[in-house]
Amino acid sequence: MATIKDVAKLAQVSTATVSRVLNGNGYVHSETKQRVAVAIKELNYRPNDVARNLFKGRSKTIALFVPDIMNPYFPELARAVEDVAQKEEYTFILCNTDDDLEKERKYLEALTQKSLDGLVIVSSTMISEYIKEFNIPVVALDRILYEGVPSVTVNNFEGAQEAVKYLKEIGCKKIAHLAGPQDVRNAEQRRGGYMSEVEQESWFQSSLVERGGYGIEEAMASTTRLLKAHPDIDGLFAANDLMAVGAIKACETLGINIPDQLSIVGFDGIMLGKTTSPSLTTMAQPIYDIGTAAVEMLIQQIRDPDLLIDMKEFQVKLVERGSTIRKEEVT
Amino acid sequence: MATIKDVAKLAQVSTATVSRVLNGNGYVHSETKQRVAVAIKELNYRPNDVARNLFKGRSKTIALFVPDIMNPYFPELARAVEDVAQKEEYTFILCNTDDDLEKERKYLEALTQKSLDGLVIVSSTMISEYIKEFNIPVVALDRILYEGVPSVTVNNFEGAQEAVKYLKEIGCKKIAHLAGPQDVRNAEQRRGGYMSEVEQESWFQSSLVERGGYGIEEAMASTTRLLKAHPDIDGLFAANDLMAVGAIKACETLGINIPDQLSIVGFDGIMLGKTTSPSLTTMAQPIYDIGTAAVEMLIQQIRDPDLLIDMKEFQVKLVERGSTIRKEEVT
DNA sequence: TTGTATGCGTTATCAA
DNA sequence: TTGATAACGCATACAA
Repeated sequence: MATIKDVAKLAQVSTATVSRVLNGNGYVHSETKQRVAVAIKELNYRPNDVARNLFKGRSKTIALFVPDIMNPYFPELARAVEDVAQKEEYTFILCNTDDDLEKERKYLEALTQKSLDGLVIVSSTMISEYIKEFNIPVVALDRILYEGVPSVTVNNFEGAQEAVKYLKEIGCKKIAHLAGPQDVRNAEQRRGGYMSEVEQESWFQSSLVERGGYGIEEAMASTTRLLKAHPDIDGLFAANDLMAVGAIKACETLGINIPDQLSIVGFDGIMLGKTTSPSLTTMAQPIYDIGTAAVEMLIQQIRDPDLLIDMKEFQVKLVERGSTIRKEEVT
Repeated sequence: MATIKDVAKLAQVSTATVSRVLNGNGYVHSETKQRVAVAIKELNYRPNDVARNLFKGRSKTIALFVPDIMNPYFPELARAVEDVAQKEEYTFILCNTDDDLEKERKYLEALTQKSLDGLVIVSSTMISEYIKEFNIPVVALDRILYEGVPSVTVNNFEGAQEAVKYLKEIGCKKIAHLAGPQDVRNAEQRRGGYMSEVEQESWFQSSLVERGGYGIEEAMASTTRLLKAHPDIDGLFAANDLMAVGAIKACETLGINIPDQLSIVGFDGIMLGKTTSPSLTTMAQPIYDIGTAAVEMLIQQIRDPDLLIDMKEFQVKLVERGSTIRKEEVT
């Protein structure tokens, strides 16, 4: 690989001049600029970013921490983050944390040593000490970390309310909830939204809420339990789409027809919901936009660290598909 | 951030000694080693990887090029690559190329400037000149690039044969094929496997092969066309699972019962196939293992560039699910 | 066993 | 308008 020295020699100038041409800094005679340009082309010279980064103390690199890229919510997010990074000429590092604090710490440490510029993070475990210790711009995504960290989220509470309202409106008389993990903030908010809509209802009992992990298998088991205990449930709001898909699969096994016997609404709007039978009605997040917004916010933070903390909240939107149906009015 | 100088000063030694302690090189008295260790801990010192990389001319970083992480085949692959990278203390960069040569070139250029150590690539477009120009260890994955590039693939041809044989064996009398894009090597191989099994059959016509992109929507259209032209098809082999899912959706719309009227077999073994109704019978690739093998091969190449070119081929495996059924024998 | 000095490839400061 | 040089933080060759 040619270095700046080679270019300087060939163009018969100093490395300083070459650097000036490269970065468009300072004055340089248009004629010598030409000579340098020619030399650069001639040698197919590309500046060494590592040397540049060493000098500047930054790397033009950002990372995304997700629990697991195999969870179908995250690829779209990752794609969004990568697209913006690419456009802004940042390198994009992907880290699977498995929601394991120890792993998160390790990554933070390794990346700090590489002069990571900033971090978009989806985490339920990360703690404020670490963020402070490594002193790096962070934007939290999907889940708020804690006060003082900029974040991009959705209106989980209101979205859940809307889902339940919708189920009521199409005629459901007894609506259950598959709640997500207790330690995941957004899951709790969604449960809150559900509760606020059903607590006052005469038919409500706390056993209509079944708690479990954000996964298909667990949700299948939960759904089966739920329907055994309450065979008369005619509406189900799942805390995310994966759980909703699990519910659909469980009903298939149990011989319960969806949507005729049971209407199901999910949350997230992942693609998976389009391919199930029936396809899944859901409170869809603008996942790509969320990812985009998060990186843009992060890059602003990087450019101006004194920027005030911003919290952006997107709105979820009901997408009606085959897993719900409007009941005929009893006249 | 503390530097090696700070440590040296605190431990009252030279930076060289600190470096020796850090890297376990050369001789250093156990007592001074202690002092240095204490100073390191005291200052919470972490070596600056950028400086290290500048000196060494490598970055302990690898990248993965995929067409699009939103295609459900790739997250599992990415996860595998990242896991190994993490274990081997490599940083992992993810690049979405959209199978766009220009984008691939841009990434290659940017990453070369960052002293990227190696590259795992899934591509139908990449050309040999670029790889040679940037002169970086590469392992091709899923699709062979061209001679001379180490690769990890599966037995596409034989796998496709096996899929068709299986359809015959369960009693299918007229088997169609949804072929993938012409410019994707593995799609062509799978089509070849199908052809070799059906060409001699009396019922075969070339119009039983419908070509299209590797996506759900296109496959829905193709399937509809196919079934309009040949209503008596009772077996369908799709070049990948996404297309197979498209076929299932199309049949749902057309009112064709799967598997009773039509048995469908996909290829890849992505998770999506588990959640459709019926769930998808497929020739499953050991996706995670493939990813793992590719990075391991890459890291070997990095460690020893003179290593001979290796080509690893994994075997696909039939996974029977709900989209196929054994026909009753006519006695 | 340890220290000095140099270089990795840039950029920025200061003189000229 | 240009060049010489120090500095970024580290690792190594060579001396001691």
